[in-house]
Amino acid sequence: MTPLRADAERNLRRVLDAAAEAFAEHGPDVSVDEIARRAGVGHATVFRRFETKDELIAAVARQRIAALQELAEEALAEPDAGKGLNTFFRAAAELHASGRGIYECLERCVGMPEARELRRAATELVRRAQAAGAVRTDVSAEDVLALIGSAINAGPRRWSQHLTIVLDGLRATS
Amino acid sequence: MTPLRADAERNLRRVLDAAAEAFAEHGPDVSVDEIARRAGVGHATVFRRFETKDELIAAVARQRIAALQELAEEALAEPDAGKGLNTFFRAAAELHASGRGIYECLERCVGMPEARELRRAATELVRRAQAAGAVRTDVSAEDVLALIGSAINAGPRRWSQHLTIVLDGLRATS
DNA sequence: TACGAAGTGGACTAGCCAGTCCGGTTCTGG
DNA sequence: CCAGAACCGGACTGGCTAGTCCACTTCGTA
Repeated sequence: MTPLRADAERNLRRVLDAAAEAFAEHGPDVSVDEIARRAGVGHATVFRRFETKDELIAAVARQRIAALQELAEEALAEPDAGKGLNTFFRAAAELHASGRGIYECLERCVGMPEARELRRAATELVRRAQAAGAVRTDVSAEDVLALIGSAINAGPRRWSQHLTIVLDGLRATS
Repeated sequence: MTPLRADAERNLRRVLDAAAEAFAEHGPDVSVDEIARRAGVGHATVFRRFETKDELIAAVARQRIAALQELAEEALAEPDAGKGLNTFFRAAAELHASGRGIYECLERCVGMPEARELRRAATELVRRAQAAGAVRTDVSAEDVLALIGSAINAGPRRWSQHLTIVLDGLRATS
């Protein structure tokens, strides 16, 4: 694939930025027209770079997944597993809070290899926290991820407290 | 308003049942055509009883709210406040698990007087549990409701455990 | 049973959205 | 600076959905 022309490159960036912003605000159901409008571009231009709207959603989701993957790697490098788990999810929550619509985009991309890779890393993070005694062992890693994921879904200035509470619940051995 | 003719009454029931079922399965975005098809009725018949689709959604939501309200009243009658809270949310979760699409319908109806009344009852339930020492007091009732609400959103055979964990977290005083 | 009111549903409208096409514009390499 | 390839976006298509209309059917009553 030959490199894009300078103007095409510029427009591609604008489209991706506009899409990320629009999806964050309104979820994956915003119209392509709205995204093109924000990007200052005709909507045909969007479809030239992305064959379908789903591919655009996937592209935006991939950006977010890459960021999360990096955070997960960092957390895995942390020697204290409990601390690593906490750090990762707090950072993820901060990303999440900056526009919850992206989450719905991610949900549509659970099958992507990148997403599965991220899931693998997150699962490992939980497994290590359990081995270190920071998380009760009578729940599956999947359950832990689901629980934390939903705590993170709280309002913009609530997720921190909610996360704390859920992590407390996960530490308890009732 | 004069009473409905027998056939109209029958069709109204069918429409409401079909709508509740369809909304539960697919959320409030299922088409009116699909609902009419399930009810074995032309879609114009739906619009004769409900001026807009939103009114149909509201009608279904009201049924669910009424059921929850009844559960809340029962829980408020329970002398042990912590137990009442637990019982109410377990029952609510069971309702919820039988079709999560209804939840999205409820979200669109938070402004309805019935919904506010239910919210009032649920808030009181939390307040009493806090007064009885069953729930930590450093979180608002609204936070508690949001937290439990998201725990309930877990998969069909997970919510029970998730609810337990969140309630553990809410009991802890970290 | 017969008649009018109430009810019905297929066909229609209007608006929105993803995706396509093509005549005109802009970039880039020689 | 010029030729032509790459790119652009307004206009178009087709499909889907909420909501309307009206010729026909069904129900309740006297």
